[in-house]
Amino acid sequence: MAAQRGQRNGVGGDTPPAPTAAEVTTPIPRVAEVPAARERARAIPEAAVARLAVYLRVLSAMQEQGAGTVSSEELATAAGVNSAKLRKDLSYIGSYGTRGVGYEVAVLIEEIERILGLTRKHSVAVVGIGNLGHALANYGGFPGRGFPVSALFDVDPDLVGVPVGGLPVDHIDDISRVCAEREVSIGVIATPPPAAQTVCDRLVEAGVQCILNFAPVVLQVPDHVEVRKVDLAVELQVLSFHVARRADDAAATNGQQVNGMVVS
Amino acid sequence: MAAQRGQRNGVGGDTPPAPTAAEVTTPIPRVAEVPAARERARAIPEAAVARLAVYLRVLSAMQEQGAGTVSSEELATAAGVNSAKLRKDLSYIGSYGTRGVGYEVAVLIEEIERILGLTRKHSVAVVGIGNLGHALANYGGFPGRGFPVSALFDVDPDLVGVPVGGLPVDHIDDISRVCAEREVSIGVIATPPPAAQTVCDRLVEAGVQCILNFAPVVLQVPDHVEVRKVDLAVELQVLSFHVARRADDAAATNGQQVNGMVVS
DNA sequence: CTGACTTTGTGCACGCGTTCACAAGCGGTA
DNA sequence: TACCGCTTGTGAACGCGTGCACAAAGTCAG
Repeated sequence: MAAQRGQRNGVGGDTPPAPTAAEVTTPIPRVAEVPAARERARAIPEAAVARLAVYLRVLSAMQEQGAGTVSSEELATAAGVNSAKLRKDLSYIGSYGTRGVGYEVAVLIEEIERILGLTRKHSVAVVGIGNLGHALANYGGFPGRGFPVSALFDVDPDLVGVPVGGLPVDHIDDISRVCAEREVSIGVIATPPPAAQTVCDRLVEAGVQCILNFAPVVLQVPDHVEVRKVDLAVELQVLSFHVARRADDAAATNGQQVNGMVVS
Repeated sequence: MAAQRGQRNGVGGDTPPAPTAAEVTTPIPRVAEVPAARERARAIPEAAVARLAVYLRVLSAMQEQGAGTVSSEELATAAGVNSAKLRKDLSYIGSYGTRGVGYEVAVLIEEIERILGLTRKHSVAVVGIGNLGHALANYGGFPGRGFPVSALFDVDPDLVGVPVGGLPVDHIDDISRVCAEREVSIGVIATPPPAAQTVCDRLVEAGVQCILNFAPVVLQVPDHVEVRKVDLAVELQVLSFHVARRADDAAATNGQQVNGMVVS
């Protein structure tokens, strides 16, 4: 039963274990030192972390346009959330706004980057240089920079040594050595489904603790490894569900009387 | 059963005083037959829908291996969730299990496919034939079949007419006509960020009601359009957050702070 | 037919995340 | 300095999803 240690997905992920030890709600001014920041970081809901990344992108765009400050309302609209949620999210990382004015763009960018750990570079390894692997390797420094692709792997001997996106492919058997040498901290699995679990195990063995999985497979990993999943099939099927639901609604509204629709 | 209670009649939230198990049939009989399925479908939480897609994949694999029935425990383990959640999820679509035995694989597959709307084919259009667009077009029938890629679009005139994955690229100006002709129901945006909103608007104008967005942009769409987002940058940054958190933890437990923040 | 065993289906409670609403705080103005 | 309007930060309530635990319901052996 301890076998399952679910993956987190952007949308339907499992609820994290939630240590519950952090009681951040104390109005008492903390005299504590650094742990405050760490405790605070731990307490940020996963969903909020994902949104912080979005805020960061919006803020960067605003900064390029020369904006000095933003109100929560502006930023929220640009990020597609409501302002209350935005302020709550920002409150998780601290109080960097000025009441009556708003937030200083530069400050906010800096703080979010700090919390997200973007001050450090995170080397990425892509495993499986097929269609998707190619696309990922060619992304060039990966989106948003700070995530240099520094290793590519495949099983195909014909592919080994061939440069893809300016980086030569290594054989998967060298994964452990290469990952250690180049200090890879994030592994991206873009292999066919059957190979995914094996690749995952090898990555873990190589010391990689964060994995982004594109293969439509439920990966089994130790507790200390973080997995996020991007599953095209699931995304499409969820959309399909909505198409179907919508079609049903339309059929019902057009043809027959609908249950809850009409307030008679 | 309980699923029917989720009717959205004006004032929501008031849970009826829990009728005894005997009288759960026919809550408010107005149009007895079809609405049940539709109402039930509407009541399924989004997270559960995503998981149903995962169950479906696992079930298909099991069927190929000749399995006739599964228990909730087996299926749950294979899908990476706990059995209670799995049964709850399945209960949203009806009661297709046999107590003391389990679920018939074939039946479950059929029912999930029905709920997800996979009995119909959903034509997919991919807009933006860059690295990612290529990869998507070459996926070949798209993952899990039932989602044929039937249109490709790009702005680049040099690309128009060139076959990618066996399908010639159309110019984006023809999007409305082509989408209508080929009855596209799902649009996939794989363009650079600046083009995404425009492309989105055109897709919506062309009658596409479901969009899968790979561009790191918050799309503005009318209420009746469903958008799902796949954001690599966000995924990586969330992983980065966990790396950082983990590093902080390690540093703290070891002894001293490594991070260059304000330490007192 | 009866009784023991297995597995489903679900009522219920708990906890997390979202939303609301307002006090606190800051800048501008007279 | 005192006041006013604006925006942040957050306590508290709400709602939803998750997990638990058990009754209902079926199978199988004798």
